[in-house]
Amino acid sequence: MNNARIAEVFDQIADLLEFQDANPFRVRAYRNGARTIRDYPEPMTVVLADADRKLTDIKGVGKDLAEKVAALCAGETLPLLEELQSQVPESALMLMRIPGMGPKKAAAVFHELGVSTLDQLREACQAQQVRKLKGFGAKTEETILAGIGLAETIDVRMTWAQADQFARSIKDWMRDCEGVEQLEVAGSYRRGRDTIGDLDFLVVSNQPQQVMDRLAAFPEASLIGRGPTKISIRLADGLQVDMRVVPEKSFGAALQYFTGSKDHNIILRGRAKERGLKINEYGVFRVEDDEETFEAGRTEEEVYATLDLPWFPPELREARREFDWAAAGSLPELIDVGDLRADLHMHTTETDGKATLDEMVAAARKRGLKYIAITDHSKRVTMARGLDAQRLRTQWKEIDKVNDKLRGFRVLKGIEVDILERGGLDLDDDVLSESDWVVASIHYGQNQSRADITKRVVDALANPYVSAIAHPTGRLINRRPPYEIDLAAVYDAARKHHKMLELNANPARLDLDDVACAAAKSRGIPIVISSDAHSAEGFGVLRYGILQARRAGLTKADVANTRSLDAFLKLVAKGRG
DNA sequence: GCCGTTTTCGGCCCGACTGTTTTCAGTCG
Repeated sequence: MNNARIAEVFDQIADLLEFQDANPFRVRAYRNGARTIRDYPEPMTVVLADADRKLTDIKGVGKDLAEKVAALCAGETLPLLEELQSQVPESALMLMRIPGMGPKKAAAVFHELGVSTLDQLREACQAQQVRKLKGFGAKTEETILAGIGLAETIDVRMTWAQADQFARSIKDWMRDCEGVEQLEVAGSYRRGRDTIGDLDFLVVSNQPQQVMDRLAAFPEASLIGRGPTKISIRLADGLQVDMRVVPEKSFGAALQYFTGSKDHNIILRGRAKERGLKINEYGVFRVEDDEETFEAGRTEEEVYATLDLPWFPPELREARREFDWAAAGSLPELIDVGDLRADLHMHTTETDGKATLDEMVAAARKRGLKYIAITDHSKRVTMARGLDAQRLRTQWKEIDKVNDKLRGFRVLKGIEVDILERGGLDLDDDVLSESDWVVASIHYGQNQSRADITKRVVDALANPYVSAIAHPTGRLINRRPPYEIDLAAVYDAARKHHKMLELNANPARLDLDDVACAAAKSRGIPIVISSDAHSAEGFGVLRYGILQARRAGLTKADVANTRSLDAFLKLVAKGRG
């Protein structure tokens, strides 16, 4: 039972409790616990096995949740979960995914109409049964009918890079609008999450109607709702866009509020209360005898300062460790894309890349990088025409020639060697020993058992010539889940052999993800942020990797490819023993 | 269900918008 599965169980309990209209704070306790455990850098089983530590020392895990974690880790079932499941069918939870349907309305159709699936609800709406219920009407019935289709498909969150395209086109669209004094994208986009559910725009203007008219006219968008200061639309492909218009003196408070995360904000408001303050999207107010006086709101710095807090980079606002860091005065100075001096995973036309060695070198130099590693595929990856020993050595001779001509730039002789299904590497040690840099990765046998996949990777890390594991979980966002792998065992092996782990910057990969990177960092394992570029433009993805690294709290020092070539090669040499 | 330099009970962030209502509950972020 790993942390992710425990978190899933707690989220499921929260869903079921919510459907039953349980105490909302109890629901939150389960969600909080789920999030805390999902983000926790060590497996719960490790904490349980340690006699000196208690689960209840983890903030958000009390006596009750601790017992449930222990039960789950012991392979037991939870009586509470079984009881809830016997009362609420799994399919009924889908009802709450319809926009506008919360726990109250879902429970009403379930109990009073016996509706427990989306299909049954569609029929009930078409038979005009729903509008007869108390609190429902014809309009609600229409909204539900329109929303059922969304509930069936809305599960997909787009990658940050995809959302970025929409954010840019909306920014362009709004640029011509008079009355827009300032415009920012807030929400999970600003926090740099790997996936984005909707876009939140914040505008400073004293002509809110005009601004909202402009957004409402966005091509092929439909209106979800609109009030005096807030508008929501849905773009043709389903993405929801919210916009809020605030006066200038509230801009910082509103930006802070709409950037979130929700959990970060809840903690903030709790702190405000302790100080006799109130925070909302309009500012920070001192509350005395029912009188509210404006204290701050123009900038985010101002808002945080009223709570004796530093400004937090948006990527850290996840209610993970940022408040502890602030209290200790040890907020990390996050890595920036300009800190990268190298890119250590890329392909050329020798295998499945679209650019030649020379073109990749030129593109890397243009970007300001100081060194790169060419890591084409090895022979097992037949689809990409992977390299055998002979072709690899030929490529390395070419690289020698290129290096002879270059000043102030170096190309490392590398390879992305496949970790074979049966274990072991796709090229022999005598070839690998002639390289400067080897990344190993899994392409085949992704459906193997957790034990098998973990062993393949751990064994690869033990090979003296392997310096790093590339895309260590193999996930492709919205297309393929991560393979079953015991990352804790991978961290142990990496630390033991002085190896590195990759954060693959491809926006659909981004593995190790933010949580895993933070866990690796806490064990002192250097991270390599790599583009996995297959073209000259491929280096552009590095910024997505940087966003995840920042979310993990990584500094320049935590990332190996921020180092000078000499320092980097020393790190590689350490792993080669 | 969690938490505590206002501790073991009584809190738990806060406001906009919609639809069904005549003053507000439910939902959302």
